[in-house]
Amino acid sequence: MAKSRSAPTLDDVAKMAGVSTATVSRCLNSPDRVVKATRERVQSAVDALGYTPNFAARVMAAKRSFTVGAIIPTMENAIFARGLQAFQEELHQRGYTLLVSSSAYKPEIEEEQIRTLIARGADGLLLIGHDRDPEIYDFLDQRNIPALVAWSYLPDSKLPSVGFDNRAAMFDLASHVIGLGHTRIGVISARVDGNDRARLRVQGIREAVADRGLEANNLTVIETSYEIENGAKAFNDLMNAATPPTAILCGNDVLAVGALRQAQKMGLDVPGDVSITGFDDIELARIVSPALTTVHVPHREMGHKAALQLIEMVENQTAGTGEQLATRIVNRPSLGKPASG
Amino acid sequence: MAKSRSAPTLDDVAKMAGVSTATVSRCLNSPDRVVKATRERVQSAVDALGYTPNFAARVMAAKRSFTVGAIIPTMENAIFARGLQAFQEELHQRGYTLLVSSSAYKPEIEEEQIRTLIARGADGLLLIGHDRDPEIYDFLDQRNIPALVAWSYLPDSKLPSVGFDNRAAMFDLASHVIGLGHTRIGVISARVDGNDRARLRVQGIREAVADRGLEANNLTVIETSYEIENGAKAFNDLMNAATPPTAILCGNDVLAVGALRQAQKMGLDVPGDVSITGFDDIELARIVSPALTTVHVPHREMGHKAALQLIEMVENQTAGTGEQLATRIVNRPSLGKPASG
DNA sequence: AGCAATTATGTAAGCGCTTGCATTTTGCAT
DNA sequence: ATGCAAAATGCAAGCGCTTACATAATTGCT
Repeated sequence: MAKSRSAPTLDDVAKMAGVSTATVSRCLNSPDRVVKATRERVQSAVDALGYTPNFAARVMAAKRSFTVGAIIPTMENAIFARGLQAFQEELHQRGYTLLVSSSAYKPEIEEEQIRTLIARGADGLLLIGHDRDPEIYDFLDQRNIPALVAWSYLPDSKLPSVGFDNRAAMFDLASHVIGLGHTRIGVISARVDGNDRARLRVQGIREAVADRGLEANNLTVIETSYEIENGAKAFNDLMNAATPPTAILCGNDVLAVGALRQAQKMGLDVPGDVSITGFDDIELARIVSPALTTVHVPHREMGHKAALQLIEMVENQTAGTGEQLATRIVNRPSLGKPASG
Repeated sequence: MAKSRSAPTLDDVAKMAGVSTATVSRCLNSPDRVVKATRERVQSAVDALGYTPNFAARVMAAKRSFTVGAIIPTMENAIFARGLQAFQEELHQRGYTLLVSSSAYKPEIEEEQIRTLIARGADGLLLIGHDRDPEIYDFLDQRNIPALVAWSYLPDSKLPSVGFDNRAAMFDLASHVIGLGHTRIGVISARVDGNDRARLRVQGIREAVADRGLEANNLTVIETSYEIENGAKAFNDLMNAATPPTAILCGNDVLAVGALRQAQKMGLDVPGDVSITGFDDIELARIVSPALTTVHVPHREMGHKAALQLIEMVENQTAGTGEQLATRIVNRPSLGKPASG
């Protein structure tokens, strides 16, 4: 039965086609440097043998892997899925493979993943957000690995970034909410430590509050981790205060959905009794009822542009310029005016 | 500034520590085969240099990658996320890395991914479902690559499987629905072509219908692809028939959520006017309202056990025995008795 | 103290591929 | 025909690591 043959090698192909390994290699990698007759002979040998190049050997010899790595905080919810998908598609089109891993929002895991990806020969790296140990930047620098940040645009940062202005986006949303007449604002944020997106979003809210002349004590911020249940719990805490907020701004759609669930469980009408907003505009935001007012992030555009930029950096040894993308507020029924009472 | 040094190699470490490369390699891979003093000297050299082993070189020399690949139909929705997460965690614990790619439910892409993963040195493969070109099994066989199927258990198949009985699970749910008094059943299924899970689920429904003595023409099946919008559209078609069904069984939770949305849009009460059920019990099923009656799949257990089994196959060259896991019906408000009229 | 059995380390041969350089073949103008 | 530049192919040296096998250093006994 199926004898455990091992995979055919370049050498096998070369022998069968009656050429040198160099020629076979060239047939595969730069077909135009080889005459048609030879190329066809080699091709049939490849087909006959079912030859597939050994990736490790290729990487080693070429010092190039056509692989880029991406490290995202989590795969558990859909926040990064869309953007990453677009990133992947663009890479694939240009002949690159994407390796994804997740850091579970833990800096030390992210660092380990970066090392792993580099050891695996990644030609470039996509990272999320700017907050990380400076040593990592030194390491990247020293190893000369191109890296790009997404999901947060900052003009002057160690690494170029393709993303949006988290602070401004949330500032606009908060201003809009306050403009509707809300005066007591609750915030359910992701942990801001090591997470510039979360930190900047909260900052945007604070600035809007100040800007609109509200007292800072009209603002209550709860930090929790990214899970629906935590959004629910935080909502509960917020609403059980002596003077509960009339609008709750959530750091992302997942937390907002948790808040919404809890509101329903508590018999509160949204937006009649309390308004709730999200951030990201993932599919979930449209599916729940009432649908969530949220900040739309151009995920696909971001993924796409990040891919182009990273490839450019890899192939031409350039520094990368970064790009700021626009977000926009999406008004849906979860946000309304505060009850007049 | 930052001069583009290239990564330090085993040789650099060996020189700095004043030992041979063999010793350094041993320090890293089987520390007990090296005396403590040497080990420490090597370790400090590793630290000082910031050495990270080159993965490609290691794979090449050791003919072992401690990497396993998984090819799932889609990453776009949460269906596979949980199980894969558990799979990953278990692998990680045992020192393996997981490489994931998605086939977009296309057989030819799956085949390409299999080749890619093998070229990358995957020691083993996790595949979803049993339906695929026999040539693939020959290829795996010939290359002697251990592979395991998940999400569908079949006792006699080419590859061992860790999963559940899709037919029986759906048979039970359909029987339950019919038991409540429903006589006109609609089904929204994923495309069954090349998808044994979908096919077996529909088969389970057909068998339940026959088993309960309903005429086959009380059953209407629509096939569509896995997206919320398609679930909505199919629901619409089903309900616009002359005698619309009183219960709609969906092939998974995503389609069911689409159906639910559409019901709400059409002003239909669920389950008052029509009952809707899902399959998988992903988070979404609990979040929508009314929450979905669905079939709970032990995703984490499946991922976990699949990992253990695959590692066993890889490390001991065994064939793999497979394992059948139990599912259970989760009753939630989306399912009720048919309106008596 | 002396010898065999252990244990620690070194030597060097690959693993399968790419690529700079050398060599052969081809196409063409003379 | 002849010569020469250009195109096609071959040769062989690595890429950074692991691992038989050989050698050197220890250890435990008598």
